[in-house]
Amino acid sequence: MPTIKDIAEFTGLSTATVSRCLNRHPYVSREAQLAIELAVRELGYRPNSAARSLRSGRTGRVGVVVPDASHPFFAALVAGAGQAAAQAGFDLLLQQTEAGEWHADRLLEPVITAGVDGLLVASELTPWEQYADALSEFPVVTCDQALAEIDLPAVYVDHYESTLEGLAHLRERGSGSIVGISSTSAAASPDRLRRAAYREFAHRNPELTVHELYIDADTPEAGSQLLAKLTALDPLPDGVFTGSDDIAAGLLLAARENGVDVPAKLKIIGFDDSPIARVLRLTTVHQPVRKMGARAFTLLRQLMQTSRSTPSPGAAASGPTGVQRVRVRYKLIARETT
Amino acid sequence: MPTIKDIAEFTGLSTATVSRCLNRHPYVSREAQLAIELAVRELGYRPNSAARSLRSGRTGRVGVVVPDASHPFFAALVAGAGQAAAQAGFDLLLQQTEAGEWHADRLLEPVITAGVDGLLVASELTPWEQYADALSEFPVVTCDQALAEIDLPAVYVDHYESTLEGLAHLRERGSGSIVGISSTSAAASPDRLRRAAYREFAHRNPELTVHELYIDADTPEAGSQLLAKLTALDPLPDGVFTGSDDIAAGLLLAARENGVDVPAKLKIIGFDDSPIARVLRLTTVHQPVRKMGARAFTLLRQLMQTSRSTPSPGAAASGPTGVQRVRVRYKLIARETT
DNA sequence: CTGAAAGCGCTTACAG
DNA sequence: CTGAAAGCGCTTACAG
Repeated sequence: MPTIKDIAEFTGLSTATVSRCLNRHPYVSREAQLAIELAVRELGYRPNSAARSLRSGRTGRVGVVVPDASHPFFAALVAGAGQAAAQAGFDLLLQQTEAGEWHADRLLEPVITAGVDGLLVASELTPWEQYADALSEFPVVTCDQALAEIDLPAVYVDHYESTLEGLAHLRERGSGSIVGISSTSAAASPDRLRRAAYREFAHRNPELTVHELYIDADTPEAGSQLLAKLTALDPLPDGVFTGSDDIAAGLLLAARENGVDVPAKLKIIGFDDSPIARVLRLTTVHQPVRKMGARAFTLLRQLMQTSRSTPSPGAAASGPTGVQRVRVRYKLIARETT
Repeated sequence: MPTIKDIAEFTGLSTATVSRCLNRHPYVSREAQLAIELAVRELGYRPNSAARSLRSGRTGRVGVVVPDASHPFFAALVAGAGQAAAQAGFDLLLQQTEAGEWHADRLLEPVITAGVDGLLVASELTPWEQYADALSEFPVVTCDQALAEIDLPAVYVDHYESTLEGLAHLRERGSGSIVGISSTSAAASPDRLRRAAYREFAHRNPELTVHELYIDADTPEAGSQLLAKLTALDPLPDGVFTGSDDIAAGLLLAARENGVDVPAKLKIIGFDDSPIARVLRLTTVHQPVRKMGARAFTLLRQLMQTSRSTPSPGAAASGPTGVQRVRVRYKLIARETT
């Protein structure tokens, strides 16, 4: 592979000039530039990114940490972040935490060792204090984490408010006995906020019955099995906030198969507005996931830039209160299941 | 950040010994090892990946090139490859080609410049000869590409055979007028193979009517709109090979809404066996996508290893005929739409 | 088993 | 506008 030295010899210039030209510094003569461009094409030169990183201290990479890149939510998040990153000239280093055999408190170790300028984290960091060391070295942005507990820059949808809105929608459509679903694996932070919303809603609406039901998988199959549990409840529920399009889809189809009239006898709300929700005409809560990914990258880029410039003495210290949080607008979409 | 030199000073050893210890070379005394391990923990040392790459010539990274990481097929492919890569100690550099403003013949430029030891390519490389230069430098494995035309290592499902099998299944279930769908954007190579299969099937079964229909998007919405086109055909089709679960899903739901009995009056086959196919009980062709991603990485790793060792003079040159191709088994899953 | 030393390919003050 | 030179943090023959 040709190096910058080869370009220098080929053109009769010094490596310094070649480097400047390649990095679009000002003060490179037109002749030099043309000669160098020719040499680059002629020799098939490509800069060595390792050498560049070693010297400059930057990698041009950002890490994206998700539980599983094949889950529709995280897939869209990664796609959005990746597109924004590419536009800004950054590469995306993808790390999945779910399948790995990493210790729970070492989730970020591999991606940090690999070398990145910043980090986008959508995986749950619990307890997040254990990550304080690692995270103090990097610009980092969290996506969709439990915000009350984490003091880091974040891009998120308010799962507490959106759940309350979904429940209110069920009430307005006439549901009197409402069930709120959440995951048995209490880890996921949206679930914690949803549970809090279920209780608050019950508290605010004492005339309604509000049940909570736990489910062990976020899949259509689990949604189908939910129907039996629902019919065992007293009074019989007539509204369900599932927190998941997949669960809602499974439940809807099971209900239809068993002759339960949706929405007349049972109203169902999903979450995310994934393709399946559109196909089945599910009422759901839309999240602009790709946009969230892109926004998360934009915020991260901003942090990377400010962290590189030495903080001026007069500037306010970016203490725990100075953290940036971007709340993304969700939207309840009423379709045919409520 | 502490460097290897700090560890050397802290322990009183040389950087050479520290490096050997860190890289698990043999011939490091037990005492040295313990002292170094202590120092690493004490100082919070982390190797600098750029320096390591620059020196060793390896990056520990593989590039994954897909059109769009949020598409279920590519998402699963990336997830499978990422998991396999992580287990082998490699990081994944993700690049999406669809959203970028790259020139068609420069799809691989960014990821190559970023520095990788090998490449997994699922995006269409047309015309692939233009990539010959870039690809001659790297171990590369293609995923699901048009094989007849590309002379590169590959992991793929046979879209020609699987389409023929799907069409035969429609015939066996009683369809006499069959429609094969393909994309108007002729770029996607599976589509080319499917069209060839449609024609071959028509040729083999002169007693049947075989129509071809083009569709401009791989979405449920496009599938819904398909119904009108279908009913305009003469004779009225009673079997559709869609080549996509999303299209099949849209078509199925549109049919139901319009009182078309599926499967009695219209039989539908999807492709992929994505979650939506399971929920809707679609007959479809299952592809083990995650496994394909993992297998592609395994093959790539093998190529990376052999390309690093100097080929012995006696060994046969790995000419165009020596390329490895892994055909992955698909499976027709008959559910309730045929 | 260990150390001194070269060098991977770049970038960047410094001095013209 | 340009060049000579130092050095980023490692790894690896080479010589003990």
